[in-house]
Amino acid sequence: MYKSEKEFLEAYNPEEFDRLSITTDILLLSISDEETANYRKTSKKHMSVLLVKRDDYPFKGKWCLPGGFLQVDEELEDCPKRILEKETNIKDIYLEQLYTFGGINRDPRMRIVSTSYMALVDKNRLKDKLASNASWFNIKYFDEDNEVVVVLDNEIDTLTFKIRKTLKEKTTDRYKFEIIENESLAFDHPLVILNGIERLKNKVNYTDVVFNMMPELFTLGDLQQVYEVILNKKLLDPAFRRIIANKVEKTEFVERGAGHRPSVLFRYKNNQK
Amino acid sequence: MYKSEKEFLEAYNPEEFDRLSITTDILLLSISDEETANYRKTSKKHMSVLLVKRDDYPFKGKWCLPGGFLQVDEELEDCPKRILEKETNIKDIYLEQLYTFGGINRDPRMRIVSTSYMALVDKNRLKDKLASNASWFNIKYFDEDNEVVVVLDNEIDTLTFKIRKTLKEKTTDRYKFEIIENESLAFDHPLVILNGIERLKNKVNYTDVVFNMMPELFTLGDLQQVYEVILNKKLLDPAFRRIIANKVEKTEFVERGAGHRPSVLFRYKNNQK
DNA sequence: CTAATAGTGTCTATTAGACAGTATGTT
DNA sequence: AACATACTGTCTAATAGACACTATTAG
Repeated sequence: MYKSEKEFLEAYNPEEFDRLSITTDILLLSISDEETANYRKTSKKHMSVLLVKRDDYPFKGKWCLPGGFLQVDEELEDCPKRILEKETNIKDIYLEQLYTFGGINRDPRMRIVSTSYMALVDKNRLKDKLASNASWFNIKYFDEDNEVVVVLDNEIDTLTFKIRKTLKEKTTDRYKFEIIENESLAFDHPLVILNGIERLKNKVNYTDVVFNMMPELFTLGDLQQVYEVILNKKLLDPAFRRIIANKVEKTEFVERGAGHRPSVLFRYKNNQK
Repeated sequence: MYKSEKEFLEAYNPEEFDRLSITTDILLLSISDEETANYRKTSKKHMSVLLVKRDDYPFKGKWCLPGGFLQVDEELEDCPKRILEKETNIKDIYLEQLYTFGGINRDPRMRIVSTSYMALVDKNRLKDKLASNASWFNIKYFDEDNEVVVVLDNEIDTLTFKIRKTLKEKTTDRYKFEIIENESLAFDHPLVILNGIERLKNKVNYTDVVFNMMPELFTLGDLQQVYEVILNKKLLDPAFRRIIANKVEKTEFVERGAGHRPSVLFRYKNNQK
């Protein structure tokens, strides 16, 4: 039909295809500290997620993950980077592709396929830099056999959603997730959140991702708590210290003034063998 | 501006956005047996991938992964399913989303974002069912520090490509892959192949995915070889048998006629504790 | 002194690695 | 008998889990 690739391309007309768009959604996760009454007790930690309030239709007034349309002249991964920078005003945030959602009616406007990304950050880096429509929500989740309930709250709003999980097939532990209750989160973002939490939970076991959520200097107690929050279980001190021993290095600094034995500050070790 | 979501949606015009399309590419992997001269020796196994020859521009005449455009009224995951069924004429193939590629110039026709999927199958299920433009290629890969060379061959054609890998950041072992040599494979498909191999290599360690590539009944020797091919290293017999012991169950059948002690046939055990 | 966390020593249990041996078919 | 793979026993090394103990601060 065509004599050459050049000829073919000149005759090629994208207008012949149906319209569809691509967006990216960003699940920015961090760790929050909850102040406790007793100054001697260590503060309780939570995972937290950054949400933005929609000031446009659709889902006007609801909360959702930061996201936006991919531009034609923009690399896919530059899209979440651009949005993340807009919301947080900092660069160099850990970013990793999560999953691409492509349900037919996920967006009421038109057919939209969305690639979600997970980003991790130390919240303290963002002090006073957040966009005005953005807010951190603490995450609490209750993972039963075939249902997960997630509660997000930012001390003003509380958002709850419930998701049913059914095993897809028997050889892996991949689940099909369905939103069965969701009043307050826009789009299919509950799925993105769950997906990201699962990913992070797995990843902490065989990588050093956690350190993307830590400040430059930290105590091993803090670090352990972060692992515990992500893994959703208590760890034994000696075991934990053995495991992270060659990921971190001692500094000359200590953290004092907490009503108990001061804690040595560590930093992430770059060239571990 | 708009009084309601309904009003907003009625005024919404998708035509205002630039055109872009979505495709899915499928990396169908399987295991091939290579006949050996000596009838007593067990046949050598390889990973193999299904490629199709392009009979249209662009990349006319080159080999590529099976793939195609997402239709507007089609769930994202139904797209690879549809294509897979077209090429193999069977359903129920293990399918898992791999990664979404969105480089600006990955396709000469227009801006195309592609979500890749990995599929696994026992090749014997496809005997005489393959589409005429499809062919299995054996995979051999050589993984150096910062370069991977992959050689694909189907006994007629041999396709070679080389990829440079550079660590993205220090906390995980995620790499940025760049194609630095590729004569014969269309699009950025070398990246999809590498991505899939990596994924599979990781996944065999903590799931039972391998069994998607096995026939109903198999010997432990065969199973071990499949693990070895995927992991690209020899395993010790007793250790291997310990690990898979509660994933499989003995059957009453044996495989005989191979010039040595017959081997018991096992099957994948469904309800392992 | 007390409450609270920091940090370590050590014993045990489980899992992974290595090697050598025995078993049993086909030609 | 010889070859080739099937399959098992057992010793050792490494890793993970559990518990109990000592250390050190602010108030």
